[in-house]
Amino acid sequence: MTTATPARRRLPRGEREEQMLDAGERIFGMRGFRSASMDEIAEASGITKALLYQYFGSKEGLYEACLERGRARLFEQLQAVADKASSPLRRLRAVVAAYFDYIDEHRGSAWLLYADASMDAVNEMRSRNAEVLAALIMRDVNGAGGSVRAEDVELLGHLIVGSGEQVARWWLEHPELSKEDVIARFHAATDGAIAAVLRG
Amino acid sequence: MTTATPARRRLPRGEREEQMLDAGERIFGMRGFRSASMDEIAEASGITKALLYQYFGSKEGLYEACLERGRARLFEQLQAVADKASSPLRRLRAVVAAYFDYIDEHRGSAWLLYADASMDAVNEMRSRNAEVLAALIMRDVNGAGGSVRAEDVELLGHLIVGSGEQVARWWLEHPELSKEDVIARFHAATDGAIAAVLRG
Amino acid sequence: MTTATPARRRLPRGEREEQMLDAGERIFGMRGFRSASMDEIAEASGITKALLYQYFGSKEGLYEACLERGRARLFEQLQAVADKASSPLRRLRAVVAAYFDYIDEHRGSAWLLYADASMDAVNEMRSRNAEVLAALIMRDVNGAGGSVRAEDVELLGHLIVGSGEQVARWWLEHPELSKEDVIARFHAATDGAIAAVLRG
Amino acid sequence: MTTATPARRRLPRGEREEQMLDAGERIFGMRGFRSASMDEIAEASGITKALLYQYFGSKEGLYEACLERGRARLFEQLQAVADKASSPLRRLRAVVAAYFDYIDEHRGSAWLLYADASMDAVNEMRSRNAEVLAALIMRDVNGAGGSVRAEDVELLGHLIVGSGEQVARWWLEHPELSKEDVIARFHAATDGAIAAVLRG
DNA sequence: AATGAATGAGGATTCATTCAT
DNA sequence: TATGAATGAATCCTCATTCAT
Repeated sequence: MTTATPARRRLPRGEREEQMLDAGERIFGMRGFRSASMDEIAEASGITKALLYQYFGSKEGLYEACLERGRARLFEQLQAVADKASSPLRRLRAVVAAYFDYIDEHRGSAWLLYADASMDAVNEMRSRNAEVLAALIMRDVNGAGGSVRAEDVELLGHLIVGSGEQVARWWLEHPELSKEDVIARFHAATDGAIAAVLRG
Repeated sequence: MTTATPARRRLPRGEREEQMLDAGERIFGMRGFRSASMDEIAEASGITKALLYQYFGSKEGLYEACLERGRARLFEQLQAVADKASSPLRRLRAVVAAYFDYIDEHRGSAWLLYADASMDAVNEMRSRNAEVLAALIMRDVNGAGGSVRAEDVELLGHLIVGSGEQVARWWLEHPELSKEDVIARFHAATDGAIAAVLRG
Repeated sequence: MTTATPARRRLPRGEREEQMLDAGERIFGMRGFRSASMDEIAEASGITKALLYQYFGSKEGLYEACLERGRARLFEQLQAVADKASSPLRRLRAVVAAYFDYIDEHRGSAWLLYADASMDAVNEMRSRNAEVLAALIMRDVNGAGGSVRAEDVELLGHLIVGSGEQVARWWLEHPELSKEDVIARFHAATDGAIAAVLRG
Repeated sequence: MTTATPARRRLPRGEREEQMLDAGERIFGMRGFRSASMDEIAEASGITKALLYQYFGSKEGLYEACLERGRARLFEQLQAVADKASSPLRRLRAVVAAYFDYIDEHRGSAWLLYADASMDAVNEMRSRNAEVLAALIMRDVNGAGGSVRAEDVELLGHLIVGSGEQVARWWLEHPELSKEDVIARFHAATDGAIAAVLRG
């Protein structure tokens, strides 16, 4: 008679966290940061708001945790692909392809990659992503014996992040376009842009 | 002293509207859509909330009006520049340069170009911009006697919109970079990307 | 160029008033007193709110004017019928029949007869109606040489008003019931009730 | 002095609900649905508006809950009386008497019986009440071996509801009239009406 | 670990009403 | 007679957050 409550009680921390992050991802994705309510997220997680606060401290905290988990998920994939690349030249291409694969597979939570532009957390993520790409390019160039100005590469990083985001957004709204085609065009564009900028 | 009352009474509709849009642009820019409050905007406009609603119907309505006025302002400039271009080949370059000029001159209201990603109005604006750019490219190509697939050009439109947005965002946070340098790199990148995509 | 405004300008007072009352009747009927807005009524009248205030002073004023016009319309009909009745005994029957006729013909504005119970104006109207009915009964009884207690007759007035209202409301929602049947039953009930009460 | 804080904290749901309904009944009764404000009701309940919404969802929700509790209270009494009636013939009389007793005892919250006519909830309540009365009459008639048309009985239900409401309203404004007298007249009227209608 | 009760602050929106023209 | 600009005061409702248990 004492512990006869629902059954969803007493989960280990890790599992509960995943539940909450799943719910957060879904609701934030549907509504955006400000429009999403902790109430709705709590309900979707099957727990009470109070627990949400115990785990993540604040709405912002939860949002960042969702964002970070999403980003980690993507970058693990990208990293794996990059590491497997046989030649430095193919690395970027592989990464770009993997990026679109990810978008394709996670259409529902793609928002994680380019959510509320007004939130600092998102812009920070964009910058980190740009830096990762810049490093990749840099490595390739250096590997090829060349040398470039750091800011050129940085600009390219941001350029690719921005264009990838918008092209992906466009593609998501045009599901009739084949992924291969989009990727091929994007490869070409990226290669062209990089070559042109590095050339000087 | 009798008629010295703030003088804010009885303005013709057009003028009042302008005041409100100015305030809206400022406040929405500082806080983002959801965080901005109609109260604050009204105060900044020097009138009451009620009038704001009489003129724009809703917060969304006001936001869209701000967005649209900003967009119009930019595109008038771009259009003027494009029309003046001596050769089709220089048109896009001129437009890109004008874009960065605009960003530079309107640092305060640059948010209009890449505001709350979650708002439909913003994504629609992005698409319209992409289409304008695509049309520009298309005209150049056709003018040069070439021929291309519509979706290639469309992809390029989105690619440029996305990269321009992110590169501008990055540049705004790095004021030490000279505008000319950024523009030159962006030109190179854009040219490279376009050439590469159209080639293949 | 000077007086080129729409055309709806400068109507004689009477006509304008009718327009406004028509609109008021319609909107108050649809929304109820508090939910109806002067804005909507003004728009429906084809004029500005300010004019509404010039004519009726306040929302309450307008409401009462609508109510009163509606009541007058009904009672004119009832009076005419009552006056034509050949014998005192038939007077009430004729009035009841005329009441249901009115309801039938004015289904759209029947609310005027039993609107917002919470408004004083409505309860006052009910009482006036009850008194009119009581007087009618009294006249019949006296005409027939009988004599009764005033409060008995008054109670009967209210009883008939209340039952007429609710039966009419019910009938409006059951249009499949023939008016003749409803009237016949109501006659019977009324006669039965009156006879029983007067008997003692 | 430490725990002396209003003591209003941490009540079990049931108790709090009761408090809120009491306050709602009082305020809605004084002001009518639209004029009553949730703020005032919250204050009268000794809690915050937010809790009111947590418990009842909306102003309408609270209103309906008040209405329903009032109706339940009355009908429990009526039911008890009806069940105790020794003969079917006395049932209706007992119920009518109990109705006026209730009005008398709850003068303060009598509005529950004839509140804002414009609200759907109120008209629904009226219909339910009419049906209960119709069932009562039907049972008596059948019990007596008679047989009648369903719609005649239904009409009688509505007729009694409407007349009871208006007569009660009238009586509340004439406290000098003895309850017994009013009831006696109402009995007579009701009996007369029923007999007349059923007769044909 | 988890809950249910409770709040304070604010936010969008609506409205009756006035006044200068 | 008729308008359009303008307001002040409410009103409903939502939310992030806390706390006792």
